[in-house]
Amino acid sequence: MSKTDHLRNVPIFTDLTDSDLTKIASKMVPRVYDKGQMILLEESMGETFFIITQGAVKVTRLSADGREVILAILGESDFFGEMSLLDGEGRSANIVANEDAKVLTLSRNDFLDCLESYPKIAIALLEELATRLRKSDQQIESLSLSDSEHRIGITLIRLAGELGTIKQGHVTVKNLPYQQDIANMAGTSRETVSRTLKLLEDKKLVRRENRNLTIYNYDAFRQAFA
Amino acid sequence: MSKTDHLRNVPIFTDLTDSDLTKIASKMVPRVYDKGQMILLEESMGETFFIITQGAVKVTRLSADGREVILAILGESDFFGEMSLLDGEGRSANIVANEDAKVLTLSRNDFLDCLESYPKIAIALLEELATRLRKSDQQIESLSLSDSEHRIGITLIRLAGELGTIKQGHVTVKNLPYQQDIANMAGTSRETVSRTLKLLEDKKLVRRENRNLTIYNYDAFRQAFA
DNA sequence: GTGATTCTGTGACATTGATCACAGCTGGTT
DNA sequence: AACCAGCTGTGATCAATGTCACAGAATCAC
Repeated sequence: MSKTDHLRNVPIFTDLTDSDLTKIASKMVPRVYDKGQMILLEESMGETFFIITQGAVKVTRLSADGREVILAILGESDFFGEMSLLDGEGRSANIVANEDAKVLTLSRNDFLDCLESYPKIAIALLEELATRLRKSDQQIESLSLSDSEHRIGITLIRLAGELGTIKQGHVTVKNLPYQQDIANMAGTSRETVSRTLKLLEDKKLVRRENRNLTIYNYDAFRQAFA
Repeated sequence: MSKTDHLRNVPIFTDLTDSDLTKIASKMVPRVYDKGQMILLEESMGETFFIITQGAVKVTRLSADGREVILAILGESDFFGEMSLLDGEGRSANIVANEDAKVLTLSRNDFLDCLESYPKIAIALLEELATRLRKSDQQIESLSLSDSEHRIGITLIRLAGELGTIKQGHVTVKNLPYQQDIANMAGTSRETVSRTLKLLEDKKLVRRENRNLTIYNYDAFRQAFA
């Protein structure tokens, strides 16, 4: 798949013509990362915009004593790095390749030029940020008000939305993240995730086999936890 | 103060000329709310953009059983209502007047016209949303990783930033919100806030008198908690 | 295939902080 | 001034869940 084809799938670029896409694509530089490799460090200044063309990354923050919060897991056609470019602050999160990953990068100046030249990109980006902000607000609510079972349920819903495939009402997440990662997304401990997954299985809400998890009735599940 | 004067103070409008500001101001409709009055309901569709010209509002989410999370407290020159306008989803938060408040409102169409006509507004808005997203991410981190004392400390820092005045290294927040509201911001209980404020006072980190709270050494305080 | 590494399940225990209960304040109203 | 409503302080209790410890399972590397 060509660079231009990749760009076409990215929400913020969908309104552009082919020739505009090609122009932008010509400025993008591809890069490759191995699983586990750090793509961005918390301390460095933000100078680059990234689009994922293959694989997945996790967006994290680390506490002083090394504990990790996972803010998001991003996959193909998702993008990151825009925050520092927009508000000029340093990076506030780390990005790590969660699997082997390929990305396209755009320099600060080229990115800002895009925004100036194509107001539609700016508006689409506003839309995307609004959606992310909404998700963050939900996350804040659930961390503040829900018990661990509900937070884990909500986390499974997030994972289903990002990584799952729907088939006649039930969703399957292939290659479920490790329990430690689920714990870091849900704001709980690895052991609690282990016990809760078993609990949900006992309640016949989900099924696990190998590294896959199936939510039997997605709508009902969302009803119950969101 | 005229409508135009109010707009000049709003970050997303600062780059505009006076004549542009006047044009926008002419489309804005003023409204007044009493303390405690609901400005926006969670369920209604988002159709209006608001700028606060006087007073303060709180942005909340409510759980099914009536418990409240306070996502933000906004004051003069802050704005809200943009999220639904941008991504077309319904409201995800409630807005309540925290004191008697005056606002200017802009209809959906006029707001979207502004974005199209003045790309600078769109870019300034991107900047603002990026900043808010950053704050939300910090909040998620602290809810996930910090104990109640730290979360309350961080909440005091937020309040100091929004409502406080700095004088030679120490910050005073006049008219500190009620402990219940601080609890709803910090994701903890009212009683824990009461005990923790006393603890911080015993540690000589803050002083309280009347409804005011002073953080003795703001930089050190931030160092310790953020 | 074998061993090493990493992930997962599970019991026991310790601890934080929510909840309940109620007394003491404070500030606004008549 | 006296009252009332709503805010605040504080003790007692207890459940949820973090932490520790370790065994068993799965996966990876050679």
